[in-house]
Amino acid sequence: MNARAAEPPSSSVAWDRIPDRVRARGLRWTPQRATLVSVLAQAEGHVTVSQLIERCRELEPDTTPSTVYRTLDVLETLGVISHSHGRDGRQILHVRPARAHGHLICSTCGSEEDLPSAEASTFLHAIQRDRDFVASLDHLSVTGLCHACRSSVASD
Amino acid sequence: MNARAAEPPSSSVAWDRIPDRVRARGLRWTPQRATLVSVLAQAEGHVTVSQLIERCRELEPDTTPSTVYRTLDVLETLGVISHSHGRDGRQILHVRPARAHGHLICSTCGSEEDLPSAEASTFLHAIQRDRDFVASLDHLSVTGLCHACRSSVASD
DNA sequence: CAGGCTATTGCAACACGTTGCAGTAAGGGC
DNA sequence: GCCCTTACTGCAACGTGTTGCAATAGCCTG
Repeated sequence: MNARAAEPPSSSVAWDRIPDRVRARGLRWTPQRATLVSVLAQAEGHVTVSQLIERCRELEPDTTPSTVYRTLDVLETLGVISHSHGRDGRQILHVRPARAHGHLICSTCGSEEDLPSAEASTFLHAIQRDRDFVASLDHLSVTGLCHACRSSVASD
Repeated sequence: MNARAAEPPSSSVAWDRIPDRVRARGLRWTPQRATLVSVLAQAEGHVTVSQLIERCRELEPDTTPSTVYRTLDVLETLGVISHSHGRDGRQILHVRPARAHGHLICSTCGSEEDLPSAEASTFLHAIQRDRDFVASLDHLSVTGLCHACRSSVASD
């Protein structure tokens, strides 16, 4: 994966302006990118890359994974999407996030819960102040034990 | 990757007692596991799995990746090691962590910095209190922009 | 110390993600 | 509308990590 120096994600995405924003960077607007963006425009919240590829293939059976990954890099650079990593390290894409948020991921059952901005902001600001490190909330995944799994471990 | 319900990592590892701890769980102590543990015993701090496999092969050329991954699962269950994920989702193993700690990972240059317990504990305790979710500091990776990369982005 | 149960191994196959390369095509300039 | 530059595509190959399966080998019991 490339390093993606993302712009801050906008709170809602103007999908129809993406072609121009791509071109404005000297990049090119291609049918493959149009397919992916049309799929993303219908997705809400969290998607995995394999789901995206699947849906792209419904529209365009020749869709190639590497092209999708490369286009996702471009879109992340534009701030249209962001990604974090699930407990197994796989990408979780955040599409058109209503609000930036992180994730709580249970290492036992794999369940995911959103972590709203408010609950992390003090922490992330302290890191910025003390360590001069600007953390990305969208990329933040906190791994641990959810309530349900903790109860069942305790009763073992 | 399997879910690994880890014991809290001990602050220092008694490597010579690992065989008995493994057997105490009804698991078996094998030459392959001995090789891996002897490699881990000489590792400090952070290692990647491919580094481990490489070093194991120096001692035992027949070392198989899947066996290493499976043994790492066992050792993580024992709390001997823990792991988090780098910016590309690859595993970062924490061997014999002197103190539990998280990581700050720069999404642009890939540099890593330790995040001491003290700076995250308020945050993690709040999550536990408010959401009944017991977070694992060792697994916490905060992605963002380090000081150096932020400066260079700003000057673009 | 022989026998049996079963955890473990090694292999092959798979899924995810990245990268190098040769050919294609977007889109700006004329 | 044509040409030219070069971004992009598709492919193949690779690295990381997981999983199913048959064969092997710990370790417990008698």
